[in-house]
Formats: sequence, C-alpha cells, structure tokens
Amino acid sequence: MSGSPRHLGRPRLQEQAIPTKVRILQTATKLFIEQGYKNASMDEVALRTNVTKATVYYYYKTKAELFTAAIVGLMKIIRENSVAILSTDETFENRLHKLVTVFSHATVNVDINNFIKEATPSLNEEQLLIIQHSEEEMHDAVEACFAREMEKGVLPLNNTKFITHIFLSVLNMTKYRDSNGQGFFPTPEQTTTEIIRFFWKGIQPSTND
Amino acid sequence: MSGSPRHLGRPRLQEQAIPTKVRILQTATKLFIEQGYKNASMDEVALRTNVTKATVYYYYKTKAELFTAAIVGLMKIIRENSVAILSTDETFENRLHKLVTVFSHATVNVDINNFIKEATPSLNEEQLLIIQHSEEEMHDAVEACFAREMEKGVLPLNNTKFITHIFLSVLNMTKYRDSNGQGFFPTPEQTTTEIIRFFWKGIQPSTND
Amino acid sequence: MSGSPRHLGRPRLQEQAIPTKVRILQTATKLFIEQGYKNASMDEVALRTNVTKATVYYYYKTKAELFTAAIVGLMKIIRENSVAILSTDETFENRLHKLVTVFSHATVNVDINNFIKEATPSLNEEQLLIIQHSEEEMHDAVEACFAREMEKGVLPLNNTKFITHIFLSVLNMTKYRDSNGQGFFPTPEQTTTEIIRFFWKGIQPSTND
Amino acid sequence: MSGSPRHLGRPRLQEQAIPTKVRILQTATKLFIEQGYKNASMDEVALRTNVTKATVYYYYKTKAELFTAAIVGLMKIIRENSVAILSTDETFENRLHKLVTVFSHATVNVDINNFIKEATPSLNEEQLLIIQHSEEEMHDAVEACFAREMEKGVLPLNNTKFITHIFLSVLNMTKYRDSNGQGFFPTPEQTTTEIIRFFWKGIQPSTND
DNA sequence: TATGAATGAGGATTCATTCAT
DNA sequence: GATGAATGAATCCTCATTCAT
Repeated sequence: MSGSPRHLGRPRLQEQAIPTKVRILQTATKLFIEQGYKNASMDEVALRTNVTKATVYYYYKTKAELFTAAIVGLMKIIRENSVAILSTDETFENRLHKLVTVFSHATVNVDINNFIKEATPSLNEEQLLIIQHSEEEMHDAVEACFAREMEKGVLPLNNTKFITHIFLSVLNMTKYRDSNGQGFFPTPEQTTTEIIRFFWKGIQPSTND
Repeated sequence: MSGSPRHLGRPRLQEQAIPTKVRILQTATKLFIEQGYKNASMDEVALRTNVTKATVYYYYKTKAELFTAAIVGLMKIIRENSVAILSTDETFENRLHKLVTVFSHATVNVDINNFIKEATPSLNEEQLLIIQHSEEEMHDAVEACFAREMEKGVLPLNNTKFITHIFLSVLNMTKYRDSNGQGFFPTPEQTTTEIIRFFWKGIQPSTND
Repeated sequence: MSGSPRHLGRPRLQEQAIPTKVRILQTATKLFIEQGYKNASMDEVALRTNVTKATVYYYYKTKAELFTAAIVGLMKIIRENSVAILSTDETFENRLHKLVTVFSHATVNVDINNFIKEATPSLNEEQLLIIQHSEEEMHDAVEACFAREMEKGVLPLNNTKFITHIFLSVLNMTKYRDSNGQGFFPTPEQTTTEIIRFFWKGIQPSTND
Repeated sequence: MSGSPRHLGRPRLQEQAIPTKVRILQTATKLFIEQGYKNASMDEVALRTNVTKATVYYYYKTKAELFTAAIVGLMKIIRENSVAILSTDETFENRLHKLVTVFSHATVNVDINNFIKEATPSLNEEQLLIIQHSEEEMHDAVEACFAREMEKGVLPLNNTKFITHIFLSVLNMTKYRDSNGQGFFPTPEQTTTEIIRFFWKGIQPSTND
C-alpha cells in the first residue's frame, strides 16, 4: 500500500510467468481458506499478490465475485484430483487410501460448507447458484466413482450421495490436532489407515445385526 | 436513536424474569450460531435483546469475551445433554439413536470447530484457552461414556477420542439438505438410522482384514 | 480526521447550543447547495461540523438519507418563509416584491430541481417519494397563496400551478451574475423590480389576443 | 476485460462513417445531459461508444476537457438552431412559438447553468473561460435576434440580456411533469402557447401601471 | 444498572488517469 | 489510431469500543 514494494528487484520468474488474474485468484483462495470470507480483506489479497487493490477490482468486480471464483476453482481442483486418483486401477481401498493421503496434505482441506455458510449473507442469488452448482458437480464426480464400484460389486449397493458425503466428512478428520498438536494416532499414516478402515467397515451392509 | 425501540408499558413477565446478562448471552449465542462470529454484530445482539449496545458492553467487555462465554455455555449444554442421554440404561444403540435425534432437532448443530476457527484471529490467548478447555471438557464427557461402554464390552476397544470425533462429525450430517431441501433419505428418522448404522459398523473391530 | 482539532479551546457557545444532529444537517444543507450531491462529501460534512465521520453516520444512516433530510428541511424553510411573507396584508405586489428580495439574499437559492436530479440515481424509492412530497407541499403552500388572491380578484384567474412554477423560476434570476459579476440591472433592487414587473404583466389576462 | 465487448464482424456502416472522435463526443454529450457531470463516467462513455476507455483518453486528455467540448458543441447547436428559427420571416410570435416547440422536443433541454455549476469544481481556469465564452456567444446570438426586433419596433425596448435570460428560463418549463407525468396544461401545445403568451405579455412595457 | 452520544480504525468500492505496446 | 493492464486517491460505510451521566 505504501512505498510500492513492487518494483524493487527482479520479480521471481515463477511469479511473473503467471497472469495477474490467476495470481490474484491463487492468493485469494489461499487467504479465504486460511481466514474465512470476512476475515480476509481485499487489501491483503492485493498486498500478497503484489498488486494494488484497484488491480484486484480490475479483474474481480466485488469481493463476493472473487470468492465465488475461488470456490469454483477449488471445487474443480478437488474434483479433478479425486477423479484422477479414484480412476486408477488399483484396488478400491488403495485408491481411497491414496485420496485421503493427498487430501490430508492439501491446503485445500477446510470444511467447505462452513466457510460458504459464512460468506452466504454477502453473496447474491447468482453467485450462490454458481457455487452450489460447482459444489454439486464435485460431489457428483466423486459419487460417480463410488457408483461405478457398486456396479462392479466392489462396494455394497448404497445411497451413493450419502456415502459420498460421509466420505468427504471423515476426510476432514485427518486434519485434527489437539492442543498439543497431536493427531488421533501417532503417525498421519496410521490416522489415514484408521479412517479408511472405519469408512470401509461402516459402509458394509448389515448382514447379521 | 430517537423513539425508544423498547416496548412501552410493562415488559412481558417472561422477558424480565431472566437477568439481563443471561438474556444477552442467549441472544448472542443464537446469533453467533446463526451467522458466525464476524457476521453477528454487537448492534444486533443489543437490538434483539432489547437493550442498548452500551448495556451489552456493561456485561461483556468485548465481543470476543461475549463469544467466549457463548461457546462455553454451548459446550456445557451439549455436554450435559449428551451425558444425560448416554447415561440412561437403554441399549447403547438406542441411546446413540436418541442422541442423534436430539441433536438433529437442536439449533445447536453447527460445525463448532468452524466458527471457532472463524473467530480465532479475534480472540486473545486466554480466551482461546478457555474455549479449548470447554471444548475438551465436552469431548471428554462424551468420550467417558464411550469408554465406559468399552469397558463393559458393549463397544470394542478403540481410540475413544477418535471415535468420539467421528461420532460428532457424522452427527452433523443429519442437517444436510440439498438444493431442493431434501436430506439423504426420505425421512429424518431413516437418515438417523443410517447414520447410526454406519457409525456402529464402523467401530466394530476388523475381524478378517 | 487526524489530530483532533475539536477539543482545542472553548467551543463557541453558539455552536454548542445547537444539538449535533441539527448542526450536521445545517452543514450538509449548505454543502449540498454549494457543491451539489456528488461533489459534497461526507468527510467534509464531518470536518466542517467538527465531528467525526462516524458521528455523521450515527445520525444519518447514509449520504442519501442526509440529503433527503436536507431537502425536506430546505423545503420547509422555503414554504414557511414564503407563506409568512405572502400572508401579510400589504398589497400583493408589495408582498411579491418582498419575497423576491428575501430570496435573492438567501443561500437557499439554487435550482432545486437540478440538484435533486443530480442526486436521483443515488436515492431509493422511499427517499424519492419523501422528497417529491416535501417539494409538492412547498409548491402547494405557495400555490394556495396565489389561489387566495385570485379568489379575492386581486389576481386574474389562472392555472395556479403554472404561475407558481413560473414565479419560482423567475425568482432564480435574481442570482444571475455575468462573468464580470454584474447582474442584469445596476442594482439588485432594480432587478427585483423588473422581475416582478415581468411576472405581474405576464399573469394579466389576454384582453386583446 | 476479456471477451471483446465490441461487435464482431463488420461494423455497421452508419457507425463507422463517423470519426471516432466525433462519436465519442456525441455519446459524451448525451451522457452528460442525461446524468450530469459526476454521474457520467468515462467508463460508460467508452462502453456506449464501443471503444475502450484508453481510446477516449486518446482523443480527450481529461474528463473535464471532454465535458468542455461537449458544452461548446451543445451551445453551438442551440445557437444555430435558435438563430435559424428566429431569422425566418414569420411574425415574431410565430417564430418564438416554433422555437419553444423545437426546444420542448429536444433532448438538449436541461438547465445548462446547473450542470455547468456541478462540473465547475472539476474544471480549470481555461476550461471555465471557454465554457463561459461559448455560453455567452449563444446568448448573444439569441439576444441579437431580440435586439433586431426591438429596433424594428416589434418588441418593446428593453434590457435584451434580461429578456433573453427570461426567455431561456421559461423555455425550460415545457419540460415540467408532475408525479403523474402531467404537464401544466392538457397538451404540450397548450403549454407552449401559454408560455409564449406569458412571456409576450411579460415583456410589454408598463403603460398604465 | 443502563444509556445516548461519539469515535478510531478499517474495509469495500469507484473512477479518472497513465503507459507500454 | 487504439488498447489492455495497472494504479492513486478518494469516498462511502461499518463496527467494536469508550465515556460521561
């Protein structure tokens, strides 16, 4: 904001190779995830992208619009990653395992529903629809993978939407840390394993209960 | 500003029976849950409590402090309710079922972690600790119930903290509605049943893995 | 805004006797008249009133609302002044003369229609109605005075609304100054006289047309 | 931003026949009249002219300069039209009638003084002079017509500047509409007739007063 | 206990303007 | 002749917070 820090020194190649609009979106996405909608300010988006606020507004007319774009991008990444991983020809359990591992390392792991909820009062009808749409698309893609396994008999027949949601819900648990920074189990790998095991057992049909 | 916003004449008995400080806390709790930390304003807390903003500040020095009190109260309620329900002498499954039912009807059902996260940057060290403490207390209480069942052999031995978290996490799923307002299953009862089934099967030990 | 100039020295009695809300309105009215809606800034309203911007917003929720209040106040003053002058028992011509004289000395003399037009895109439905209403009220009051004279036979029967508008329109001419600061006639009194003469002759019925 | 807002393919002949600089001026003039100086944005001038903002700045260095050009053009049009109409050899009253009719149909009919006033704080010394000059030129031309009639004895001897101003002032009244969209008289023609009659009677010398 | 009045600090948004290409 | 990208400087508005009474 003050004393333009922009032109000092040579910009890192990596940074400048990416178009400004994309860089803004990346920064914003990160900020929104870290801080939520309200806590993240357009000022900081600009600052961290090394542009002025006006530049941010040049590309995104409002904060709500920038947020919408961020969510859509996020959903796309999640969808593509998930589908990519789930479409390999390893055993289904292995694929799930890999997916959980990837997610547990990703920045991406917020309870998306929640910060969408926080932003909701600031979004207009159209933005809400766009976000809902992109969210459903992501869910549908993951759901389709599950559905395929059910058809193949690998997975018991089930309400796919339900188990998709459960899956994405337990996925979030990999991020848990208590006040001492400890997860549920000594190593992340163990946590992942236990989550998968829990999920896997959970979705089995009730045979003898 | 002008023209007293408070009702003229005699206040409703119900309203006045409750001390102002408590009424403020109740309003605030509801507002925070509905709108999150940032979206909820001290102005609206005051307005809805039928007092002035200055009165709110008379009882709670800062918004962060009010929030802290709200969370602590919330945790207490959740803890007491959970323990009460889990301590009856029905079968464990029935008790879980009842618990899920109660939660799915409660306003209380937000992903608490998330709005705590949203408030975090506004809280000071001490407030953070208080909140963490009350959260853990709640968890511990529920955990203790699970642990008891494990000891009795009703529940397989397990990482109690882990399954407590899973339980509270899937609990949230009862609130799910798609864009058409539909839950996962035709009736809420079915959804509850399915969630319990998932959880119940999930915590069984892996016999043949 | 910076380095509060407020508390230095003793506030002038005159200034402090008037409630802040009124002082803000006075400043704003003057500013809007001098500079128009867009050119007048809330910052300057605050500055000139010796309060902070937030104080201005404490009393008036938006700039549009402040503007609306200013117009309404202005109309009231104009109406009251006009009616007061027009209701004395001098000859009608003398009363008109006095009215024109008063107006030509008043700050009040802008083409009101025009700065209302400038503000219009910023006003909401309700504010527009309020303004229209207060404008009509003013016109109606002046109109009523003209109508009374017509009934008394002092003034020829005529479309009162029409002549009221003409009157208010030519009233504005008293303010004319060319690039050298000269009005139409050597002295303001002469200009006033000529305007009245024009108006007076204009409203006479066409005898020989 | 992205996705050319201009029409693809071959531009309409009509559009391209006119040089860009002129098209910009036309758009700007219309916009300034419709919305006033501040409300009209360079962005919209560009948008409506189907060029980019940078193109507008290529032809006009600042908004104030564009405004100045618009006013000068406007004055020229008004002057030429007025003179053309006033120079025919019909009776003077008929010519005035025609003039009023033309003006009442023109978009051009704003109280020019007022939006000049609105723009004033944004204009520099030179621009102010240019505008004043072109305004005076227009007035002088109309004044000259009036003066000629006075010499011919058609019009009573009078302060020509004064009656020119009065004339242009009452001209504006043709545009009046109340909140129901009604003018002063049932038809525009009647209104025009009444305005002329008023003006005509108004400027007669006081013979018997 | 409770409040009306006032404020400081920030945050979103707009817009005329510049400049390298 | 024309443009896309970027910016500086306002400007409106919000909100938690304070303080005298």
